Amino acid sequence: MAVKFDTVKMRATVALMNDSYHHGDLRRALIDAAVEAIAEGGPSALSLRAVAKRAGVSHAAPAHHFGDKAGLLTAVAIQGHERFAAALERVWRDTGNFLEVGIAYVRFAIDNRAHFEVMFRPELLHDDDPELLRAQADSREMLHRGAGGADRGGHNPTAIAAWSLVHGFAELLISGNFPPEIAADPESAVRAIAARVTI
Amino acid sequence: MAVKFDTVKMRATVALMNDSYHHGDLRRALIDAAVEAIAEGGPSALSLRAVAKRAGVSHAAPAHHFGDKAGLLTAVAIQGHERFAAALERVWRDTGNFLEVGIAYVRFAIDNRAHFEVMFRPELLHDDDPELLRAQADSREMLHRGAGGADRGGHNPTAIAAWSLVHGFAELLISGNFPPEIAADPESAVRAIAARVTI
DNA sequence: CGAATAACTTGACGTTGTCAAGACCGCTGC
DNA sequence: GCAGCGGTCTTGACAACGTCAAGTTATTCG
Repeated sequence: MAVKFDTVKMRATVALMNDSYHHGDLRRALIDAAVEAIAEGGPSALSLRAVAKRAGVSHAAPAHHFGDKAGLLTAVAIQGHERFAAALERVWRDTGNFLEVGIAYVRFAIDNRAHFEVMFRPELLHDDDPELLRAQADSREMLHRGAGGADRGGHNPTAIAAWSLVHGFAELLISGNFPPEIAADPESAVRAIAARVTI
Repeated sequence: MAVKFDTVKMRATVALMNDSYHHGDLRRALIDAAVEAIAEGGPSALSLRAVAKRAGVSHAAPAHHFGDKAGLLTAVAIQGHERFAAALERVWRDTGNFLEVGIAYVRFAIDNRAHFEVMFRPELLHDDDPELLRAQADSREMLHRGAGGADRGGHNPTAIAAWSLVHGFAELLISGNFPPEIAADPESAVRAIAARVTI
């Protein structure tokens, strides 16, 4: 079932209504189930009905919470961007090293593959969702901060180069387009290729 | 299965059997229709029945030629890799310039967006299809040839760096993740960021 | 000319996303 | 302490989808 609760309030509520008609934290449980399903078969293999079954609710419950399939994927993308921004910020604050931020980018794609596979696919999402736009803006700001200072509206060539490099590596890696030697130790591969980029 | 129609004989046959019960060149027509459909809504929005309707045949005709949906997408990916390899090879032979090959990579993604969106998504394809594997190997050989000599099994760091850079740029560009200034003139953006990479 | 074969259609089945309607439950206000 | 209200979830239905089996039509070859 894999239900998660990170607020005290929710924890109390759930404790009371567990196994009742009202699930109490269905929204979160559905997102978790969706992430699991995507991790297994990619976003295109996601089925609302399978997600519902995984969460132990009726087939139409997901649509009630998210409107439609794109709404559920949007929720996953938002969560992804939030965690992504947090992960990059943490590394940037801890190391101040822009190469380490790039490595964190790739590591995030590996460790949160399901989220990553959805975050940059606007055609699967409600790409005008205000919460999504905010989360995207946050994660992008972290990116540019980690990739060389003033962003000038976000088209600083160095930042674009670094973003492209690290994003391309991540995409090619998780889609299985790299030879096994690289897939076996992606981090040192990133370090090797990042050395090719002048700051 | 896997019938090809690029021989003169077939072409003549087609001229004769146009508008008959046997379409004559249905396979090609279905691939074209699929490419159009993907260009409009992405691979996930592709429907075999819509492709059939577009080609003016019955709903089950695509499955007859390609087995299933993944088979049709595999055919598109194969065609994509073939054209891709040809485009890169042409540029490499004409200019001998490895930067120009990178630019051709991005230009291909823009001009053949539907093909590109399918070529690097194994989960949508029959990724063990021998013809696909051959086409992939061809296009990858062209890539490494354009990106710095001996490939040593394909994990030459410089080649991986160049591939990642240019692939990431292409992906972020066609998925609409770049600001409009860059989307407006991608080629000069690529030239700007490629200058950041040491050969 | 007829039989075999390939190309395509027809009809059906289970599954999917989505919608409307209803059932259930905790909460508020009296 | 209870009536009803609003939100949560279920039920049932529908059209569209991928896939399969069987049938129909054209072509090729003996």
